[in-house]
Amino acid sequence: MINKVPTPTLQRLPAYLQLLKRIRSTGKESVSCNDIAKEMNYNPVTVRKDIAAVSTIGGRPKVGYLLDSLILDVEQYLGYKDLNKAALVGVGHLGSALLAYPGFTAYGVGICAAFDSDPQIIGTEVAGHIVMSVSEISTYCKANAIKIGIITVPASNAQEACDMLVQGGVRGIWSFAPALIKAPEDVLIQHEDMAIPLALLSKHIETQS
Amino acid sequence: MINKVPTPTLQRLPAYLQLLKRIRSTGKESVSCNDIAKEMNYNPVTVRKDIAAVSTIGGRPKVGYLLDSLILDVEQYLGYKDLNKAALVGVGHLGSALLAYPGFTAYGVGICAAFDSDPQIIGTEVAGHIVMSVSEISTYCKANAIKIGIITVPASNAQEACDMLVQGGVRGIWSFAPALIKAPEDVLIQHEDMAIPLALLSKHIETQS
DNA sequence: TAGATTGTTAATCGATTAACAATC
DNA sequence: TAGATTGTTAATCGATTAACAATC
Repeated sequence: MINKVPTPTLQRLPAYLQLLKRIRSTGKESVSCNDIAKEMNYNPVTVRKDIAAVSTIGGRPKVGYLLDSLILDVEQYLGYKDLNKAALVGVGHLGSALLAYPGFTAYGVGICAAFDSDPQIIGTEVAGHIVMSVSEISTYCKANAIKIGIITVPASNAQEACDMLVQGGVRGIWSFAPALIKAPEDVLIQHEDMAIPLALLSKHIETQS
Repeated sequence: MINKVPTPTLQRLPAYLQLLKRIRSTGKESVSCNDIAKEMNYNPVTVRKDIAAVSTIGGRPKVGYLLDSLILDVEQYLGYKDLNKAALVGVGHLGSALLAYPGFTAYGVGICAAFDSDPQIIGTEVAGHIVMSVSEISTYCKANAIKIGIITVPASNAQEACDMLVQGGVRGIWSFAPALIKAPEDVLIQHEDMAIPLALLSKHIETQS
């Protein structure tokens, strides 16, 4: 286990975890880094370094890494064991879809409140959550130790939503709004910019034809 | 204009574009890379290199870059001028949300067909699209020169959806399924892995407290 | 002219990859 | 033992940043 894990490694870990679980489901008990590398199109050394960064027990020559142990280590490292509470702001199409998605708890994040500014929507139930008014955001977040904010409002309201979440004490924000938002340095902003993958795809198609 | 633009640069371009448009909307006609850098928390040299990579006319000392011209260049480079046709597979919560989102055409991508495997859903109208059966994917894509596939099916069906899209001749795939999917090398797969930003957020929160 | 700004060349930094030793 | 595999050290590669020259 290494102190500072490089961001690229951290970003690959979720995909490793997924693969490891799939391999385990076939009944295997160990896996070599070469197998992982081949499956994911990575260099074997990259895989070995990545695993070395989070694994508590090393691999065994001729055998590889023990699946059970490795899976636990990765989950442990990614923080999938303890749940971070999240609040979602903006119950539109995308917000509703995220609220209805059951998979986030597997990633250590649980959405436990939803907010909107539309009186038509406030008070209605969406995927088991009664939508609250945005005016309650900061009070609610403080009272319930919410650590993550999810922003699914239009670009024009994104900064406002961010400000209220920050005031409520969240430490990280996952934003889907196509807007640059600003927060204090110690609040991490993860901007899900749909334009990026689409740009990469467009470029790829263009250069191929 | 440089031949091969580094991927990191390409990934920053959509954010530049957004900022440039916002600055233009305030009435300004030019912008310096220092302003951009300060606004986005980048190194000014990074900005200058990024812009040099896509700009057709250079900046002017003491003035900066002309906004109108620069915006056009970035849009041109990102391919926002000609529309790539896309087909979406999996009309669940997320799929419906994406279908209803009007913003993709601004990114040069237009969803023009939706497919699902559920007989209950096939034939219904979602956001203006009549949902077709997955069995029609490859025929439809070939006939309509669809170049991009969007996968919003459960993980267990992702590979199947991918295969049908590839058979239909798509050149790139944008997948939201939490699964590793495989395609021929010349088909670019953009995997939108929700687990990655969530992992980064969890890590950040953990290391702070 | 002086100063702001671009543009380029060189230095630095970090991640990936290659080479090889260690081990079961 | 031989061979597969891990683990580590060194080399490479590419992106970022620093230094500086050019220009209006």
